[in-house]
Amino acid sequence: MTSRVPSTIIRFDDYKTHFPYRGKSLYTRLFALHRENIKTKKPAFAVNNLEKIFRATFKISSKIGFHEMSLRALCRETGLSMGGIYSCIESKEMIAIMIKDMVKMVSSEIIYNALMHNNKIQTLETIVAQHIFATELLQPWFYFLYFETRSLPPEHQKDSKTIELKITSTLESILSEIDDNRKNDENKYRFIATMTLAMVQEHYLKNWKYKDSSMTINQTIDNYANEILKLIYASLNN
Amino acid sequence: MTSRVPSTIIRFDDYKTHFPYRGKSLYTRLFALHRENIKTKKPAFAVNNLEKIFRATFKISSKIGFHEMSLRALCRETGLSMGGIYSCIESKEMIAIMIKDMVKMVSSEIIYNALMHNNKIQTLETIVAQHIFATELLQPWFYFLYFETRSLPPEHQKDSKTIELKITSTLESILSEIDDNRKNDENKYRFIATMTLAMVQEHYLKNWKYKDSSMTINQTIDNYANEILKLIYASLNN
DNA sequence: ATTAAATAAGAGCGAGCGCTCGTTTTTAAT
DNA sequence: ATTAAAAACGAGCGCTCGCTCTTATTTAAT
Repeated sequence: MTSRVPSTIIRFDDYKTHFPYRGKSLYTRLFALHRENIKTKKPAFAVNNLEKIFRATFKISSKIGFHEMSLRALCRETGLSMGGIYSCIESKEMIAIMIKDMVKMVSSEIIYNALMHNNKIQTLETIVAQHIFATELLQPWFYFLYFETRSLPPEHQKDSKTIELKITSTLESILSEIDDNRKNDENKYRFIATMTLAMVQEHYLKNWKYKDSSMTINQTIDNYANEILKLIYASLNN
Repeated sequence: MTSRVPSTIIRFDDYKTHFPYRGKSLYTRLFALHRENIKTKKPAFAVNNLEKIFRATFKISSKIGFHEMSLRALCRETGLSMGGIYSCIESKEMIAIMIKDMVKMVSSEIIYNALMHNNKIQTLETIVAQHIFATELLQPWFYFLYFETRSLPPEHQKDSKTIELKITSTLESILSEIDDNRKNDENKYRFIATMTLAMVQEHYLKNWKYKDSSMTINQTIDNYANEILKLIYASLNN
């Protein structure tokens, strides 16, 4: 495998239009997953308020942290009252758990679908590119989970770490399958897999860098995915 | 510049023995920097208690976050009373600011010293390797600042971001100086500089991976620095 | 042994927290 | 227009928070 060029199977715009976790339908899914713990009966009301609650949670807690976000501030930001909020959620803590579960669902789906490909190169490139795309489309969700994992109850913390481990271990085994460079060993594959995830995370954690055009000259998200894939191939070839 | 091999100027063990921010002397420096705001007059008492306070802060807030750490929990962990703690610090908030200032000092020193080298390759490798070494030796400090920057007062938040920006912009300009690959442009140098920092951060943020020998087979810290430098050179050469 | 200064202790303060619950308002089927 | 169910309201509860302040103890110079 000499100096491979990424084939960039999927482009961001295509992925975006077919992405099922957007706008109202995202919160409809969220309601469906937790309806038994939500007092509000009518979906239309619940979905609408869940959207308000989660948007506000992301807005406030990205600045000051989830724990520092008071429910009074959440009332102010959503325009709802205490009672209104508590008829759509079980507890403050549950907001964080719901976010974790959504991130887990999206990540698992990407890996599951990518593994359907017969071509392993395509699997690799799909996992990397789609992860970057999904974390862009759901940036507040992924960002939140990264910074707030520690404020989850222990079993959910563990679950959150498992998401990350699943991605790197999948990447690691695919890298070992597609590589034929005799100089590389399992250490190398693990290293590259770990660095790949770190680079994906860089993008959604330091979001401000990539939104601010003075920081990045002409960096599209397709470009970002492509550069990471090039880095992976360059590293395999030493 | 074809397929350069990192010269690994400094090794971790050497760096460690000459590192001036260790053990008691670290807290002696901390006291010297803030003595005017510390009520405790005698250095011996203050230094001793500062060590207890910061060790406890790292222990507690790495698990649950700084804001969630109550001063009562800090009393329990340090073995000091409320009064004992408040005669060594100005306020809870000031603990976080002191940590930021210490990280800033160490980071600046590394860059300043590295730029003394005439050989730019050596400057690059010194910045990367020494950053990895310093963040290993002061892991709780760097980890804390990454996760708690948002809970700092605005001006100190800004200051914290400046530390990161200073590192990447220095790396970026050195990369452009040492590279002679005509295919590369300023975008590429910025990308590599950014990814380099992301990979350094990976190491001190996911510390548990590298302490747990089942996760990393035979990965020393010298090794880690070397692999990152190899990745940088591989990426420059496409 | 005396004494004055420094340090440590921890009860107490007011503010603010997550959450509940009695009540009012809105919704929509009749 | 009526009515009952659902949704929204927000004052208030019990509690914990960061921090202060008085008191007790330790230190060390005489």
